[in-house]
Amino acid sequence: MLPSRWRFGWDRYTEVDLFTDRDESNVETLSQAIRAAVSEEPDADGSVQFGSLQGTVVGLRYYTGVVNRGEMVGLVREPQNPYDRNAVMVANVYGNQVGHIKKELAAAMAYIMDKNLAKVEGVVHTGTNNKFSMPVMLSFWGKEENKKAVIESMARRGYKLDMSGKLFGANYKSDYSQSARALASKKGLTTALTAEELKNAFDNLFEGLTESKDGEKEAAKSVGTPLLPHQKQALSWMCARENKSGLPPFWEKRGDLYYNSLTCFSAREIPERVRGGILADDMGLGKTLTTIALILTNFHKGKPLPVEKCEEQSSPLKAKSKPHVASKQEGGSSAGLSDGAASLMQPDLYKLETMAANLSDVVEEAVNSDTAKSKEEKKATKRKQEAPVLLEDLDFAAALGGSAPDQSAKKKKKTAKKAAPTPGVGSSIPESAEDLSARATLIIAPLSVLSNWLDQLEQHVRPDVKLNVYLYYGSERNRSKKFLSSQDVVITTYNVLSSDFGNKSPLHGINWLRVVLDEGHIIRNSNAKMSKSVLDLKAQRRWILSGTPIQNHVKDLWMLLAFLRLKPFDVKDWWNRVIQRPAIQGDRVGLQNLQTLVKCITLRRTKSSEVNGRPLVSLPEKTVCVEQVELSQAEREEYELARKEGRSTISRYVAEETVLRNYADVLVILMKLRLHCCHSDLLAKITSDLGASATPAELRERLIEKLRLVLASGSDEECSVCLCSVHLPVITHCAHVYCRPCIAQVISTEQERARCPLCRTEIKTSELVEFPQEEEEEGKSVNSGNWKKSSKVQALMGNLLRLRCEDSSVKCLVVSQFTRFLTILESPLREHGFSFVRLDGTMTQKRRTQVIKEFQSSDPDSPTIMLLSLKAGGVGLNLTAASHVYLMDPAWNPAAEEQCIDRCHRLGQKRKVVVTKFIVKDSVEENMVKIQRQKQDLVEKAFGSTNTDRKTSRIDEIKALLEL
DNA sequence: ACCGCCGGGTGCC
DNA sequence: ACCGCCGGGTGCC
Repeated sequence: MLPSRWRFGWDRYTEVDLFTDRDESNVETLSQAIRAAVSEEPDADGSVQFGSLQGTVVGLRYYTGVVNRGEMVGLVREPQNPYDRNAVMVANVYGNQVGHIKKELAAAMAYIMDKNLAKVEGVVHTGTNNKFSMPVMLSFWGKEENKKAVIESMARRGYKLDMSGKLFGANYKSDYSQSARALASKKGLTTALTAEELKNAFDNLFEGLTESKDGEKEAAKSVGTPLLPHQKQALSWMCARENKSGLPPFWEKRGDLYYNSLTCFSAREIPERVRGGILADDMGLGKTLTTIALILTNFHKGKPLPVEKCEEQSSPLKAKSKPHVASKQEGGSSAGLSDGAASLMQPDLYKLETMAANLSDVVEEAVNSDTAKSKEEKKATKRKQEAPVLLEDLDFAAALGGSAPDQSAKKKKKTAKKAAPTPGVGSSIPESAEDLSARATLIIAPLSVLSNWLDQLEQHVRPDVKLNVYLYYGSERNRSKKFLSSQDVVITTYNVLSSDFGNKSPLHGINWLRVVLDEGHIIRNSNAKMSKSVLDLKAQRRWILSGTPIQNHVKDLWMLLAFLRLKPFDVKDWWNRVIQRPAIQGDRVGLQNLQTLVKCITLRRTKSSEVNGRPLVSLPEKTVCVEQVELSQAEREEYELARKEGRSTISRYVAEETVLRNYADVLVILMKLRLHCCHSDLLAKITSDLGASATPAELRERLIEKLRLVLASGSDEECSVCLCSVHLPVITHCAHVYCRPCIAQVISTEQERARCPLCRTEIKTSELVEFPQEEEEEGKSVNSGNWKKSSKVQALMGNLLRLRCEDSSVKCLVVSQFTRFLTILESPLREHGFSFVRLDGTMTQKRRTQVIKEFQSSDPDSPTIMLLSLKAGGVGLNLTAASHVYLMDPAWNPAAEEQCIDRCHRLGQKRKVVVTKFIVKDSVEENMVKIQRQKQDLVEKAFGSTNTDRKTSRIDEIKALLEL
């Protein structure tokens, strides 16, 4: 059940060792192990509570993990436990073991947990009156279908699940705290949010994060480009996030202790701060420049990065020497003993915490004089061996102004480890004790923006400054750790990083000063290798740059928090329990918490944000106009024919209630109509898509490839219908090649019962695949002149010609979702002597860069038109040379259009931007536009909903589109 | 003395 | 654990 890497020694001393720091070993922290154990579980979204049960945690005196009243605890199966293979371990939020579930109950739980019938969550809310055991409220969560089995299984062993107070069950907590108010709402004392409010809450999650109390910061001299005010603010904020040691969200200081108001966990040491965050500014506001400025401005101790040719003081670059502070005394227990505190719970929290602190002192002594002394001594000895290194670091930290060094050395050491359980080998330098030898910043970016980083570095770093930048890409890349870690900046892609991962990756062996994830939302799937490889990087500071931090679901946020190591939410269980589930269920306080969390670590401004009453950036005006296109009579006839056909098909699906099953078909019908609006040539080719309902695109690709192979094989393939060499080849889904007219004949004679002449598989006209347009046209377009007009093409050409007369220097983006439409457009453009380039998803990175450079050039002979596929290149492209945008066809997702427009309507744009949307009158396109706004809403409503829900809402949409 | 009773040692899983 | 349990010491009251 548990992953094989769950490997501690079960000797109790070794176990303790887990939490002390075996510096160079492979031992993982418990919280990592927990993370690993839960990572494969389904999301908590769909689970319901089965009931709750009071249980007992025993063996408290053997472990150092402390629990406050009201604190959540984690329950982890321990099948390898030599004393009892049913063992269930109890751990606090930091992953420190607190004890075990009493064996009889553990036996009952083990069955359920191992079978994955339920997840069990614990809250310690009543305190204890002894040092050996304490009660814990357990709540069982799982899929509805397992509920009965769980309840019965527990009942068989004499445990009855309590169903009262089900909604949030064991999540409830003590009074007095902030979380108590959360509790109140969970108990229904405040209302849950309506769906509408919930939607708005998510919408606004990343809004209103603009206020930056950090003022502005000037960039280091080595930054050649003067920063705009909002960029200085961002820089100031980023520096502060990297340098300031404020408390992370939900932590507060209470007396001598640091207390997490959500999980009720408390620690004596200041919780590890997150050095970094999310810069979620809109695209075009200069996230790249700001990041470059950060790299150059904020090296160790807030000093600028020492660079060659800069006459500034040389920062203690490689200075490994650390102040040596005498070691503190050994021994003493680290048991904070808040179980004692809990039994004394009083309304006066401050007093309480003070008492707890004093109590624990007393107990430390008591423990030392305990009969278990010999064991204590063993532990102490064991620790002593490893102590010096860590103590040095810790006291060093204290010397730097960290936490007050008033605890016992042992305690400090352990907590240091807890506070910084950086995964992997040798990564356990407490982050509070800055490792001044780290120099390099690692930037990970999608391939499409790599060149952008290089350009911008070149552009913004002063020419007389030598910044060592290394592009870790390509087969010849230098894999020397020594070399890489001595760079100032190393740039690589997510793909390179993940393909290196697990394969002696040099990038994972380096202590980075900083890791920056560009377009960080890319790593939202936590199961992806890419994400895992990113999580395993060792760094002092971590940043996520993203224009769109949440794209579809709140759960996407988890990965970002895990990357930033925002404790305790880097363990998915805690995230689910404390944030995600309450938020999704519309719990008001849960949402507030989520918002607070996001607010603490995110800076986001939009183009329309204002700072001190002035707009953040002043971009040239943008006008969007819709140009209606009338279809010619012939086009209209074809369109109406297709629409009628589509309508009847979809009506049938609706009547049969099989729309969902035939969803792919439905989309194809709509696609056909949309293509009709553009150019009828697109359509003849798409018919082959209809009916390939499984994975049409894939299947099609495969068949096309097959067809190509058959024809290219040279053997003059003959059609088994006419027995002549194939003319107008098509391939069936069963992968046999015929002449289109021949097989069409077969199908039309046999009608519904048509079968492949070769293999007797059922075939349909709609399933015949032929070469896509481009391939056939390759030869054709050379001596073209015979391209067919379409109303939309003519509308575009009219615009382009008029524009060229008015001002021949204006450059345009011509955007379509259909690359084959772009191909069709090439002919008239060529015919009218336009110089154009093309950018679509099929092009190599190298070619793209080249094309963009060509287009952006101010050379009078440079191309004036770019044919752009809507999805090409993703975000980050800079096409500011263009000031006119022609959107040839409406997109399902209006945001995609916006993004595309933003490629030219962004920083650096000098002209007014004019956007023209071509919409065919009385067509599916018009309805699409009508629906676009609603559609946006639907997507957002689908935040917490299932895929089916989303599709269901789209069915309504589809009906509307076809006016059903 | 093959019991009861007393009191020290001991204690998670 | 101011418990329960175990096992050794002990043995009228």
